[in-house]
Amino acid sequence: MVSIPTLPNDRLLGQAAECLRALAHPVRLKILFLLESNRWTVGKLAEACSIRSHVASEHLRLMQRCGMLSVEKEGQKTYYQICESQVHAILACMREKFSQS
Amino acid sequence: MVSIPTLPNDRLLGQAAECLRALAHPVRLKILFLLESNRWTVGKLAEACSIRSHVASEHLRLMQRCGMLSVEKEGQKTYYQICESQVHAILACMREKFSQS
DNA sequence: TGTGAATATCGAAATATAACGATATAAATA
DNA sequence: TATTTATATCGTTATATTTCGATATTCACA
Repeated sequence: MVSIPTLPNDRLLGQAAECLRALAHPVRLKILFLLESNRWTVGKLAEACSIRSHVASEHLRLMQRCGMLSVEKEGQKTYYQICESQVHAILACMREKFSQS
Repeated sequence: MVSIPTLPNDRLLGQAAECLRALAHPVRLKILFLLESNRWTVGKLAEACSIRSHVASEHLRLMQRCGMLSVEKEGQKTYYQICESQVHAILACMREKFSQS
């Protein structure tokens, strides 16, 4: 029994590309690296990335809609966190390729 | 000695985002899955992806410029292949998330 | 040398994405 | 209840990406 690597069909390729597009932005990548070990609020992420909070909010919503982030509302604050193991794997991959030297 | 996960600097985040953008397209992903186990020519890839060969050529050039593909010219034909381990890791990741069910 | 096949490149048009200011909502608190 | 704080959404503009036809290049071979 030899395993033949199957090609994902077109619909799945489209979904996979959409997920990768959600990662493929410098600010969104930075947000994900910050979220690697902890949940963060929109405001703190915006501050850490030197962007306005409504821009952070849009980036976060985009990643949430792809299923990679989950949300916890507590009072006025909204905490985002990574909820997909593949995101961690890809961050590790990027760290490996782009480690500061 | 506790290891503190460092954040890649802005220049590296930009480079990482650029690499991910190069993956984040349905046709380019399909090309990469085809290249997973073998090198292919431009024409064969175009045929397998139902696109014109000059379009395939542009997608391939884009990925080559990011350093993920290498080229071997043999006569009239140009063979492309994956030359970066991280590409394989990301394809495995995508396969894991989007396996046909 | 001339012709065809394979690949690459170019500029223009079509499309998608990002960023912005303005505004809305919702919770905390004065 | 009025105000402030945190977050989200909307429509527009700016920018980047993708696709296309046309054309160029490079090699094989008659």
